[in-house]
Formats: sequence, structure tokens, C-alpha cells
Amino acid sequence: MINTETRELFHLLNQRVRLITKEVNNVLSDHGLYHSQWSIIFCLDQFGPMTQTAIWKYLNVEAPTVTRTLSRMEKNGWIIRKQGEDKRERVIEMTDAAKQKFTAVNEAVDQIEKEMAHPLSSEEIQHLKHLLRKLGATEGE
Amino acid sequence: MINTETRELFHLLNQRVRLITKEVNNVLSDHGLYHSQWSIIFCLDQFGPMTQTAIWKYLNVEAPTVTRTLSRMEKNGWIIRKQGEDKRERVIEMTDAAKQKFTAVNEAVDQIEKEMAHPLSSEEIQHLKHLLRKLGATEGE
DNA sequence: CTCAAATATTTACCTAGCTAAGTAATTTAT
DNA sequence: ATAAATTACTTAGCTAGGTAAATATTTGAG
Repeated sequence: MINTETRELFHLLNQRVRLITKEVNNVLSDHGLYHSQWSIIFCLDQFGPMTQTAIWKYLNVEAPTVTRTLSRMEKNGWIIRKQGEDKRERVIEMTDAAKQKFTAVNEAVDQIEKEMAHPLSSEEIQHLKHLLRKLGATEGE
Repeated sequence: MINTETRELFHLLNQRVRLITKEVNNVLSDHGLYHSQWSIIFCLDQFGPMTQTAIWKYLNVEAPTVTRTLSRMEKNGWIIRKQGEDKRERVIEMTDAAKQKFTAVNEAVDQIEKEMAHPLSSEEIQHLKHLLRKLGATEGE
């Protein structure tokens, strides 16, 4: 006996995330960024210079994904990589150019996010977050 | 003034969907399928033979994505493509092998989905779906 | 002190989103 | 009837997830 409600939920989740990513990418393209690149910039702004491990752990993404994205960002002048004290690690910093552009991008992303979240009240957003946190929470997360 | 609540919501959404896709892919790998391939098989089981356009419209994905995924599935013996009456279109059918495997895969996916949704009550799942449908709903969807 | 285990990053190779542009068949308008 | 527009699908090329395995450095056990 298959649970149709659950299946619909996951189907819907996938669709929504794709749609949202698309919208955000569309806004970001004006600034020469992609969604995942922006998430790294945002991270760096929030926490300051950090190692790649800190980044992928925070973003919940695998290390090779971050390696590749950072290469692109370095090539495009968004970040620089410095060797850490521990010579295995590389510390990632935003470039001055990135810092200058940050505010504008941040506001553009905020605007599209607000727009997409607009049909939901503040309480509904809280509730939605609550439900999402419960979904798929197997162990200590 | 940036809306932190909203930003956290989208961050959480992304994380959850990645985590879920990973879990589902993990289960599906036992059956030689990936998430997106399974979604097509599921679609075909539900609606019977259908054109590629019908598939990508249902899945809310772009046409080239479906083209590529179907090629892989055809190569692996999951589906066959027949020419439609309208010679532009190709009608996609599950192979007999796929039909035979369907039930087992369907149950495996259902189980992991139930597991992931387990922390949520039936009402919470309904509510979550309701909230997701409202999120990012700009025009007539 | 030395050598094995752990850690940080990378490389190679999958799948799967997307857009832009191309081809072939069908519709539609003139 | 014919040419233009639309539709179905494909190809090429980009980004970004993932895993498995390699390299370099550090840590730790004996």
C-alpha cells in the first residue's frame, strides 16, 4: 500500500526547489553569479575568511563540489585562496571587488526571496521551517 | 534590511532537498536507477505510454533534460521509444523488464519516503504541502 | 622517532538541472 | 498551394550535485 500523500509531498518539494533555484539564478545572472556561488559569498560575508571544509560543512554539500565552485569563483575574481597555517587547508576570502558588489547582490536576492515568500505570512514561514526541519531528520542534526 | 527568516527558509529548503535526493538515490542504486529516472518510470506506470512533452510538462522539467535521461534509460533497457502518429513526437513505453521490476522499486522508494516523513503527522504533511504550494506561486499554477 | 591513521583538498567521472540554437514535421495564414 | 510560424525533439555547452580514489600534510600510537 503506497502512501500517495508522502509521494506527492516529495514531488512537490522537488518542483518548488527547482523553480526557486531558477528564479534566484535569473536574478543573480545580472551580477555574474550562480545560486551556489552566491551561497558561498554569503557564507564568507557572514563568517569572514574560512576553510573549504568549514564552507562545505555549513552548506551541507560535499567537498569536491565546493572545490569546483571555488575554482570558478577564483577565476572570476570573487574569491582568493590563501594557504592556512595547516598547510593542508586553504583559507578562502572574498576579494575587494566581491565585497564591493556584495550589498547590491544581497539586496537583489533578498527582493526575489521576499517576492517568492510573499504569499506566506511570517507565522507560516516559521511553521514551514519547523516542518522542513522535521522532514528527513534521521539522527542528530 | 534583509529578511533573515526568509533566507533561512530557502537555505533549509535546499539542504533538505539535497538530503532527500541523496537518500532516495541511495535506495534506488540497488535497483540500477537514479531519482530522476525513477520519476519517469513512475510517471509511465501511472499514465501509460506518453510523449516526451507530456513527461517534461508533468515533471516540470525542461525538454532537453528529459531527452538525455530517456537516452540513458533506453540504453539500460528501462524504456523504449516508438514513433508517434505525429512523426515529430516519440511515445515512451516501459519495457517488460521495467514493468516486472516496478513493484519492488516502488515499495523500496515508498519505504524510504515513509521513513523520512515519519517525524511528521498526516496533518503536518498536508499542511507542509499546502505551504509549499503557496511558496513561489507567482501566477496561475 | 617513526610509521600508520586521519584530515584537507583535489581529480576523475557519473547524473541532472538549465539555456540557446538546430532540425524535422505539422499548422496556419495568405 | 505555399511560405511562415509553431511544435517536438535533439545537440552542445554551462553549472552543480554526488561517489571513489589520489595526494599532501598533520596527528598520534608505540
